[in-house]
Amino acid sequence: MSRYNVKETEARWQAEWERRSCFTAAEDAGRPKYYVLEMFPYPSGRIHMGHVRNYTIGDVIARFKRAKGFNVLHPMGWDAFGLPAENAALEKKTHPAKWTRENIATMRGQLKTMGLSIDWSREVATCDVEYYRHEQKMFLDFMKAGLAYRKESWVNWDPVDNTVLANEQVIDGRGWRTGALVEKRKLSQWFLKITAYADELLKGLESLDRWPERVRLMQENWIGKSTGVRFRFDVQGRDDKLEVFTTRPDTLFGASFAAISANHPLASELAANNPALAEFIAECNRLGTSEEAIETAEKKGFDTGLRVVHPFDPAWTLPVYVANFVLMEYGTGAIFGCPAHDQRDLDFARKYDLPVTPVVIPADADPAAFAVGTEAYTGPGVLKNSRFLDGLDVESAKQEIGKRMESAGQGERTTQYRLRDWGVSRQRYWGCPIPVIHCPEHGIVPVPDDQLPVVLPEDVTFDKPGNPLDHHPTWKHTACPTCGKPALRETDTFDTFIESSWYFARFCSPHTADAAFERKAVDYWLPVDQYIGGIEHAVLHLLYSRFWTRALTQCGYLDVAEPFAGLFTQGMVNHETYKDANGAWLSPADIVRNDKGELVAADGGPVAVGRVEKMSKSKKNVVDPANIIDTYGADAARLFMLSDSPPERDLEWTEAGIDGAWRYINRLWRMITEAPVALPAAGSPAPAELSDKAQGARRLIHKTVAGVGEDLDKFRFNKAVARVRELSNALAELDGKSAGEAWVLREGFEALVRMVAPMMPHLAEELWAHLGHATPLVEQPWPEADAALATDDVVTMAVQVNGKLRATLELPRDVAKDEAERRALADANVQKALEGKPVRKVIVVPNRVINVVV
RNA sequence: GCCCCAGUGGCGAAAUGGUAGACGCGGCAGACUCAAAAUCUGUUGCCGGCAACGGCGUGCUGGUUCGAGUCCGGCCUGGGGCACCA
Repeated sequence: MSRYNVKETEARWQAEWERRSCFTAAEDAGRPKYYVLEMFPYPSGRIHMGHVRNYTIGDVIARFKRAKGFNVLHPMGWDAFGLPAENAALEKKTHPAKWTRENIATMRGQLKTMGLSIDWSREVATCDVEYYRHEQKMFLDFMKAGLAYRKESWVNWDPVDNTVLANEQVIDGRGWRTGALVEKRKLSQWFLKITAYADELLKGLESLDRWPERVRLMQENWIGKSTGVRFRFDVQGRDDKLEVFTTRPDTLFGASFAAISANHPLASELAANNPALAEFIAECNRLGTSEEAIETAEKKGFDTGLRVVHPFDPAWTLPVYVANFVLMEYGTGAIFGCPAHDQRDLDFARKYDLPVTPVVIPADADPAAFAVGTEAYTGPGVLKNSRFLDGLDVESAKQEIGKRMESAGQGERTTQYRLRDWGVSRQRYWGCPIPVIHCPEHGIVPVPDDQLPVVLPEDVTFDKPGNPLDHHPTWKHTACPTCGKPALRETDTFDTFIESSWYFARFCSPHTADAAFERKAVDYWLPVDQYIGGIEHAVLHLLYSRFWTRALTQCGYLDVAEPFAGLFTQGMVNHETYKDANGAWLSPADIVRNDKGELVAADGGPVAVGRVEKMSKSKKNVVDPANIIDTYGADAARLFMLSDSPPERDLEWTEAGIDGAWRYINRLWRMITEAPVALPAAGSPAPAELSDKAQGARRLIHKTVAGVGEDLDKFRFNKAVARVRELSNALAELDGKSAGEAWVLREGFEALVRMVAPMMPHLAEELWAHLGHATPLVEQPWPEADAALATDDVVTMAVQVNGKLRATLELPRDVAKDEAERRALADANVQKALEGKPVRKVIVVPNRVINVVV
């Protein structure tokens, strides 16, 4: 029995593809283009199973589309700026640039062993000045277009390290390194006006018909368009007013309090003379800036003692609280609370003993008896206890009160978005410098074109906390471009979401020096036809890219409506978790099976098997793809990634699964290289006569070709693999002793090999060569199914009595309904189930089912 | 807390509103072998039955329908996101 030599074979074909430049893409007006892109990796050190899954899926699509005649662009690059590089600098004393570039080199090598059909000549790394210089120019153009502006906003501040913290660096309100209670600080920062495109980004979702519905829904909710009323309360004893926004103006007569954000100007003003309030605000600020922390915290309020006057009753006043759940970023940073019809307001009212007056009565409730207990009523109904609104439904009441406020000049009906402008300033080193200069005289001055790019200096130190750019002895000192006097560079860098907001365009002409990309290249390649990545990017990255594309269009860089015409979001790769006797996490590599078949630690100690969870360093449940590829080869790893689980769902990595993939590879190898008979030459004509068995196998070949093509189009890789296995099982039944069977074996083997090529490209090439072909499979077109052979002329129909299966019948395809009905009623089992009862109705679904209703 | 998604045999899963469990893993039985591994063959949702066959069965619960894993309502559990992780 010959053995398939994976290592030698995979390396040889990878070299051959490279030698032939099989995957180098060029614009070609004569062929339809297809741009396949997987989300580019952050160079964290080594590739992980998530990458293997992502790039396997993308490569299957790229190879499949190439075989279907498309001019495919399939590039790869590195999302190379970011926080981990700076953490590595602190922990391992390596420079972020060195760390990043070494990681890129390692990961590039690892990716190449996967045998991906990537055009490596287009590789980019976003930390290279040749890349990020272009986004400096884009930013300056956005400034000119009014899409970039500065405003004060909050950051997490670690008072011990004197450093700005990312949300993930705040753990339970404390800095991750120092353990100090985090404070919020206000800094002047750059923002991009994504809200200017809120409506367009919302409308554009409708055109994205090849995006998952759930991603469009999440984006829609994120943008959060809502209509409501913005109005002003008079504040008792003061001249100023308190402006609030509400989506439920109809419930205004059920109001029992007003609440403002801890960061509302009024709160700050009152706190100046109220130490208790100041302490409450400080407590709110210790929650950090993340919405999650704020929303999950216990709802608390502080009565300011101020009262606001009800807009429709000068005698009616409401207390004003500072509340920890009111966000300054949304609406006006102030609300009114109607406890009966909002759960959060109700919880708050119960806690502070505020009145709860129902003003909307559900249609089926008794108006006199309707009361609200612990659950707010948020459904439709009729207004009550609401003076001029009484008797109106919720919608009419909203309109009526809006109109009255507008005519009284107290407020106006408006549209509000949840979406906030995109803050892009980061007080960090490892990022693209923001190209502006601060002049004492001229304020903010953009760096002039001829002084671009602003290069990130590499001679920095990490011995002090804070941003090394700020500590650099000379870098920030420069001359004002306007007056030439000493001025300071901005030391903040860009959010790394900026790099990933346009890399797909850079890939179209990655080596253009004087521009971000060539117009004719982006006009040809964009939009990306199929984008593939994790669901975790459903909102931020994808929304920012959609915005950036529009901003680039506005500034004349390109003309594309949407960057990603098709999107596929794959699931995570999970693994069992293990703990030793002391409760410490154990890596799968440290686990063995003892002679009793139990899982034990390498030292023989007991192992507790935990839940299946996302592979993560912290839980040590990681399997290194490099080891897998080294042992089983890239094809086995790829096959396993595609086999069992549908790609959008989470996949559990198991030893048994990779073994199964490995076994199948060897099975295919043996089946074809040790075929039972000499096969007829490739391309010989079909014999005139085929045995029933051979003809049946032939039908299955064509059915499989048709099915696999459809499955790959629809990302049903697991089904495609199942079909391919089914066909190989059937072909294994043929002994090839008759001329007909031998011919069908040749047809079947060739079809099999061509169909598995996108999934297991190395094995497929090797077998294709073995079948006697001189030109590589990568240059072959996708096989075509004979439609006549791919459809059966006999179908199995189910016969039900009252919806219960009682028999199945073999009937000619598309048999007449009355004939099907006659045959069904003639069946003995059906007659038995009818028990002599009269037939009321017979439903015949062609080629599927016959349901007899009694 | 809010938004989104998922839940089917021992396990991964399949199933345009129409035969639930294709394909694979594991198990069991057998072939080959001195033996084992590898490989091959058969079998395998659960309960009852020698069998034919019957009953039950898609997280829980209620509904729509001739017919529901699939559609609708309410729950439970797990996962993703929440604007400075990427």
